Amino acid sequence: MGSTIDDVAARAGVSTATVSRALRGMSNVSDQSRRKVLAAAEELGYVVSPSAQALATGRTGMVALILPDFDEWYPSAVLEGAQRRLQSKGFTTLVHSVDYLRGKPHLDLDVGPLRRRVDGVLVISLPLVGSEIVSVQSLGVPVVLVGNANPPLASISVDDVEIGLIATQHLLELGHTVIGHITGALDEVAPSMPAGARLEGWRQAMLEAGQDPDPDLVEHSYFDIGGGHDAMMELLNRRPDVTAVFAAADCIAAGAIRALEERGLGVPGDVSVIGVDGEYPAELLPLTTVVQDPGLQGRMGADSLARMISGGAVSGTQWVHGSLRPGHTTSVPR
Amino acid sequence: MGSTIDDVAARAGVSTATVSRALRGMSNVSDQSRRKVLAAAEELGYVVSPSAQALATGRTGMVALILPDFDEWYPSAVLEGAQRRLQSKGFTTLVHSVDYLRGKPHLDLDVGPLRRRVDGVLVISLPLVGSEIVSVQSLGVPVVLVGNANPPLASISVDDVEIGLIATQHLLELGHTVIGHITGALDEVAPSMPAGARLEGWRQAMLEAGQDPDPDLVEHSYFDIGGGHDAMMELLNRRPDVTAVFAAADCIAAGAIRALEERGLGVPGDVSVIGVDGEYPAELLPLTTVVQDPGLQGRMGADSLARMISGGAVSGTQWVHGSLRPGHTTSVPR
DNA sequence: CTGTTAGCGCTTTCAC
DNA sequence: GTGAAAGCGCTAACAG
Repeated sequence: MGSTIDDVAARAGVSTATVSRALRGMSNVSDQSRRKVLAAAEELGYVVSPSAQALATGRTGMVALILPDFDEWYPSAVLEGAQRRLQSKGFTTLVHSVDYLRGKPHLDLDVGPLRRRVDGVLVISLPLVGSEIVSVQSLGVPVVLVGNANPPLASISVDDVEIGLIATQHLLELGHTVIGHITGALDEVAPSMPAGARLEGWRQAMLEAGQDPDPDLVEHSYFDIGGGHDAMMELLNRRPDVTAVFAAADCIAAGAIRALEERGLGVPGDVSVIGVDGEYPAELLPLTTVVQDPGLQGRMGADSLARMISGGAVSGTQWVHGSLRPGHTTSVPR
Repeated sequence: MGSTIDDVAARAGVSTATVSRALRGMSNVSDQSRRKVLAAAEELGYVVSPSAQALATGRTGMVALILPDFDEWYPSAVLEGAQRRLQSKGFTTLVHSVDYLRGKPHLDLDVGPLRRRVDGVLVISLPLVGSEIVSVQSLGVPVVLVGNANPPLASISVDDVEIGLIATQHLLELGHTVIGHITGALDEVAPSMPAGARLEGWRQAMLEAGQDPDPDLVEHSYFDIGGGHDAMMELLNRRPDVTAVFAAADCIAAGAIRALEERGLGVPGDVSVIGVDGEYPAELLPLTTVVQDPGLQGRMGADSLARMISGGAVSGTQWVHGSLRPGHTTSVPR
């Protein structure tokens, strides 16, 4: 414990340079030397000092994962996938959380603690604005985004327009025509953000089916159960004729279902509800939903980042597809 | 970007030693020098190199969080609390995941990547056995456990015996006498593990109330909805006379409720069910449960670890208390 | 193939 | 108070 490269060199009877080469598996070392070095290192329980190595090479072997919340479904699932993949590739992962508050236009993203500390950065589920992108890029290392496409940057994102299409088309195919949509809050419906893209998918599907994507059918909501509940109430007040609702997230759908029940409306008997994500186990809430795979997105992000760190070039956005998971909350209209 | 301490020294017209002292707020620096240094550093956008600093001081400013799953409720909530607290204390947090497989006796905890890299370790929700403790301690840095008490080591743990008492006493007070208990799998009921302690709480409460803690009333289950479902079915087969069930976790309780409904039994009309954790929002499942606060436990762990890193001594286990959160799944027996 | 020798950027005695 | 200089442990030319 605490032995240095000099100890190993002395014990193996070679120079430190040879130890360094042997340990890193470089080719220009004789088998005999290599064997001696490996044995000596083993006996001494030697491990290189990451600090010294980083100081000498300029590479730290660490990547930062920047994310808003660990205990929200999407970011934590992406984190899981990305962290494990990076760990298995030999990277040490370092997490950095930022406060992402509703309605607050800019997040206080302080990358100071990451400076000179990481070889790359994975930004998870954070819609960066211009100045924040500049700040992250000022670290001078490769950056990959997961969960938000942002054209010039390498990113992994689910195809949210497609998700909106899938969900809405499912309801249309069942025979619904008056299909409401509960989307995100007003500051979350930019076309580049998930909620905005899902809204666009709803609109396209309605138009393609010859239905009217009446703005009256769209309600805004926070991404949580309470928000979905309140939005559904509003929607019912304005359009009591809806027979189906496409909620932009499962938690919104859960709240909507609750509101419908409070109003004495059965799901799916009176109103069908479909969500997005696959957040809840079917045993808990048998929701019909369009599932996405956040773990996969995390792994893809990790792969892209690793490639960029080793000098490869990675092009724009890689799109991931969602797919319909049937549940018991949608049916033909009554 | 990329400026070193020498650049700052040159620009400020002082030696590197003075820059180092000034930047770290040491007292033996004249106000004038300090001002010049601070200005120069600011202008150059200078940040110390963590690697160089670590190499020179032996301290890295990083702590490792070791945990099994990010997307399970408890560990991810502890992670959230601990990470934020450590970050605000100026530590960089590094996460290290280990595979914790059901039934597998030992987890392959490889601390190699952490060696010489961290100033301390927080182990979250991982029941370490002897050899694993040795391995973690071989890192030569302070260690704090969260979620499992392990006497010689500093740890934060919820008082699970008390939780078992609270839950069972709630049912007893409602008038139930035949109270079943669904605990963890057979390899999870050691007294030092959460499930084992909660089981002990049930037993004590039953005895104190003059009821028989008949082993027939205890069923084993995996900590998930499916496990709770199957265990409840078994329990009903063996003891159709139960009027109340204390489930060792909310997910087990959710499965149990589902099983009861399948058998045509109403909750709480025919059978009362109480869980532990506070995992589900009440809007999703209005479960009566004994809540614990994992975020708090994470923050406490972070505080203890920080204290130990700065040389303080921290004694054994700090106990955290759970509390009853009333829901709509318990009532007086029919 | 292998050893020597500069650094990498910072902290820390030890003198002044 | 301040500076000079010796490391911290490793890598990367550069000779041989």
